[in-house]
Amino acid sequence: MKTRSDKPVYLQVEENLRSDILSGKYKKGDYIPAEAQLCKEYDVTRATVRNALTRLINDGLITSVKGKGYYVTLNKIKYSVWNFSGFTDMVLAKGRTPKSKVLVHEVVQIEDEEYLCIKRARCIAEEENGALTIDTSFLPLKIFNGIENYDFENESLYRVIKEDYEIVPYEVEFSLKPIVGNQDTDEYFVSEGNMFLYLEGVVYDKDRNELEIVKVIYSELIDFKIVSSVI
Amino acid sequence: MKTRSDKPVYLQVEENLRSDILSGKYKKGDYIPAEAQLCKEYDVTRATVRNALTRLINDGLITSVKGKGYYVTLNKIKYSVWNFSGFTDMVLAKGRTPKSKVLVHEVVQIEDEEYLCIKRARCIAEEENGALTIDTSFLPLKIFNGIENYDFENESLYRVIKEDYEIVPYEVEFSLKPIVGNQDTDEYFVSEGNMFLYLEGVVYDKDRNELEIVKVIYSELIDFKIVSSVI
DNA sequence: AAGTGGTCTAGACCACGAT
DNA sequence: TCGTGGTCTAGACCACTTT
Repeated sequence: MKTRSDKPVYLQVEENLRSDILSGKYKKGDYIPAEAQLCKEYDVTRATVRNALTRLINDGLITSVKGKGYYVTLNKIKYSVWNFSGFTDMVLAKGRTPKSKVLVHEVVQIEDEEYLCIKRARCIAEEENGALTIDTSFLPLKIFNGIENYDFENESLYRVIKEDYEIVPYEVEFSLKPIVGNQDTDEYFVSEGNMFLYLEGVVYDKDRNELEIVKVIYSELIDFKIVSSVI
Repeated sequence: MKTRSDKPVYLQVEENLRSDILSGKYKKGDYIPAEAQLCKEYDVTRATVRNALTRLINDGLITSVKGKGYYVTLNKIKYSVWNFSGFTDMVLAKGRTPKSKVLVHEVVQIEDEEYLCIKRARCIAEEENGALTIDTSFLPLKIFNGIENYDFENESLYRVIKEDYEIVPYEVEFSLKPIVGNQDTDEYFVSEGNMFLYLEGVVYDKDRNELEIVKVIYSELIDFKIVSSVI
């Protein structure tokens, strides 16, 4: 096929399959099209297709069975505290008012790319429990040109992204781990312990462009809950 | 070369390089022989050598740099759990063998209900890294009558549920938080820190009957990942 | 017998790093 | 310029599963 894109073909195959799996076109347990079929579809050789498939295997999205094919192993998430429309919607849904305190707002350079870095302590206006999360976002200026001029003390980041830039987040990849508290948590969380849940990840658009790098520290006031299908 | 062994050549190349790295023949930071060199050495094509090298990259032993070569990193192998797929699936997807040590196997009573409680330290047969997770499951005997008579040291709990009881899990609801280590983690994890990711949840069938209560402690060798579409 | 993934050959052109 | 890994082609034979 060879589109205009300069991206390697195997990445395009991988991304298409990844989207099809995440979107639910292929559900857990389903067999995806066979190698030969994918070769025809994309007009490439087996080596190229297998490169894509191997990457999906290593990411745990599919598993191969000799003589049968590749079936989907990824569970689909139905609900998560990370509700993807952001903290603002989550709080509004509870009938409360979200409030943010901007701790950092600056343009930084990471590997020859300029990003707006925003760190915010986020809480509920009606409650005096301290912050619920401390979020740090890195937004590439080449995509969000001029975003450094917004005041995110009074603006929802996701509203700006969706409405002003008309960019739609499509897919997220996160990793979770426990961390010890730091200066920020000491200052903004009302916490008994000194151990927190830490989330780090990337938000992508439909073409798997990186839209945002996120880092979130959750206070113990948040129940980090996820509902997932296992079929 | 093609020795008597029926093992694929790429596995032999991989194992030789792995030994050379682990034995210290190639130290951290060293460049290992180039692809072309390895091709000559083993008398195989690049595709075969690259298969071996890719596996070593995925295991964290080496890193590739375009135009330079492959150098030794000796990072600890991390295993990824994606969206809470089971332990068995995760290990099998990596081409390894799951192994369990049963720590507790007893019938307990919770609120007038009898449950089989199984606690297992779970690891990978091929590795000597200690356990990766410590799982505790509570299975209601009114649904899984007689399940207390299985030996889960050698049986997959998931297989028994699906095949012998013909019960299909449909949905899982869980929450995550950080915990400090305990006697079990001290004994079964090979860990530097004393903080772990803890998952607690319930597995339901299609009619929302409780099938299983799960509690899992993840060692720091586990990378807990979440992938999801946003829409 | 037909279809599937697993392994492997023998090339090719490219972008990048060292020289 | 030359060596390196990154991508890709166009085949081959095998073992396994399904029909």
